[in-house]
Amino acid sequence: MPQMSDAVVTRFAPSPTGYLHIGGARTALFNWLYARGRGGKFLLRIEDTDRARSTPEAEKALLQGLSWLGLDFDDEVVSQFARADRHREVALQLLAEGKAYKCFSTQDEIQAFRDAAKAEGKSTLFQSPWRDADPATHPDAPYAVRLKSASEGETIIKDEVQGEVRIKNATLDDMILLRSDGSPVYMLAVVVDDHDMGVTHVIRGDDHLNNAARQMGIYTAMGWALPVYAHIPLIFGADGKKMSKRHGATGAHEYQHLGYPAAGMRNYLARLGWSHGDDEFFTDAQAKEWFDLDGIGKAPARFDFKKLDNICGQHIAASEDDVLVDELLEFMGATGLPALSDEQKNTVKQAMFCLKERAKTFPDLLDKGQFAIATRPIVPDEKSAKALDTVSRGMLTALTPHLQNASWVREDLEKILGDFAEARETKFGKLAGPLRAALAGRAATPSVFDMMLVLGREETLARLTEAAETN
RNA sequence: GCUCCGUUCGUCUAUCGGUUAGGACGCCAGGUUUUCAACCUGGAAAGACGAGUUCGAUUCUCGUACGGAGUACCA
Repeated sequence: MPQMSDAVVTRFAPSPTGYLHIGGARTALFNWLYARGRGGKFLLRIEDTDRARSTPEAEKALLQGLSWLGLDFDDEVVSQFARADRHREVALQLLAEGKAYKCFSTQDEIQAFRDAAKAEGKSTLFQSPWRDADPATHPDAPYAVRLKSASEGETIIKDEVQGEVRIKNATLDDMILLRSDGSPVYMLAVVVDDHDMGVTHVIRGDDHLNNAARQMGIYTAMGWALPVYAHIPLIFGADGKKMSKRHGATGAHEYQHLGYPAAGMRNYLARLGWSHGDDEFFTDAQAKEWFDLDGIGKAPARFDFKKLDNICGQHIAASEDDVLVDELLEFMGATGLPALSDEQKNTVKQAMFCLKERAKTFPDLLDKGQFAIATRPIVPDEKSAKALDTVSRGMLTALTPHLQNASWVREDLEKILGDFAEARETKFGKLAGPLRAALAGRAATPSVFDMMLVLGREETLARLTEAAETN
């Protein structure tokens, strides 16, 4: 009997400093899948406390990226910056309870200490002399508020992905909660926000694994229940190095512009570093049902465009025609391609059955379906123009009457063209080239019969006649 | 430097002490064919290295190598 307290709450908490990175998109996806598969909530928090680097444009890009990927979140977007007073309040409470203290060491002093320690090859861990100082000795100067964390024993992070990670408390410093200007620090903000938002599962990149030990100190000082942690490995480029521009697309929006279907992206990204037995291709419903933290691998995975292509191709092939047309139009709008006329849309939809089996992306779909979008006159490209020599044009002229009264079904068309070829003592293959050139202006197209069926008798004959007449 | 994490075919992964180490992408060969695809059949391809525990290690422990993260009054 699930209770209110059992409800899963996950969150995605990006900084608005750029576009939605593909790695971040995967982190968001994992959180989304985990919550959605358990009837929980998936929240979005914008970590905009760094005013210098945060921009409204970046926040918008983040939202757009998530929206494209279909990762819908619950409740309002939370701005971390807007909650600074609450963060401060917690720090002050800790200070009042003696779980934090005022540190008057200046940044210069600390830096000097660290430099010296480094030069001597000793630990650069700063231990504030003010930790146990008598308040009577406090100077009248700016101070930072530091958490009085345990200096002995060890902190054990029970991580769903990494297992039990033990970190000696002696290697952790007394982290700063409030800067000397009174502003709360990120580490504090994260903990307070996660707690206040009721986050039960923190699924994030493993670059935060070490931070978890520090953050746990705040939870315990406040007497708050710890969330379940799952630190997932980052994704790398094909060469095993951190994803960067030279690996190709790093932003989620770039994949949209490359024409990958969102469902395929979700499938590929979910499968990257996570597995459910041998399942490779799955629907959102299956992913939500299957996704679990213990299926996440510990090693960073490399991004593989070939496999992305393959998975996306399967998703396109498995999609309904009208859904595909809608997505295709959306893609064209997003990339600034000219809009299609209603007639073109309709023809593309009619053609979808023979296009979707062979396309991996929307541009691919558009390319393969070019014959359905093209309008007369069909201008053959260089390659197909060669198939329209005098002899071929003569052939097309001779063929046209045979199609005039044909019943427009595949079986009959096959027979007519087959017989026609036979009568001319040639093979259908010889006929296919010119037909392709006439119908599509291309050398590589879907099946000649499929094109004829999609185009219909009138349009087919018009294109054939035109091609036969052209010089 | 110190702390922490990781390492199975080229890539993503399965395996939860005993397997001919399985699947998928990619690749190669063959088939189908009307071009390009798609599709079908088959094939090559892996436990980083070294110790230890054990009747038996890919699996458990330790070390080495390599890779990564953290070590801020950044987020």
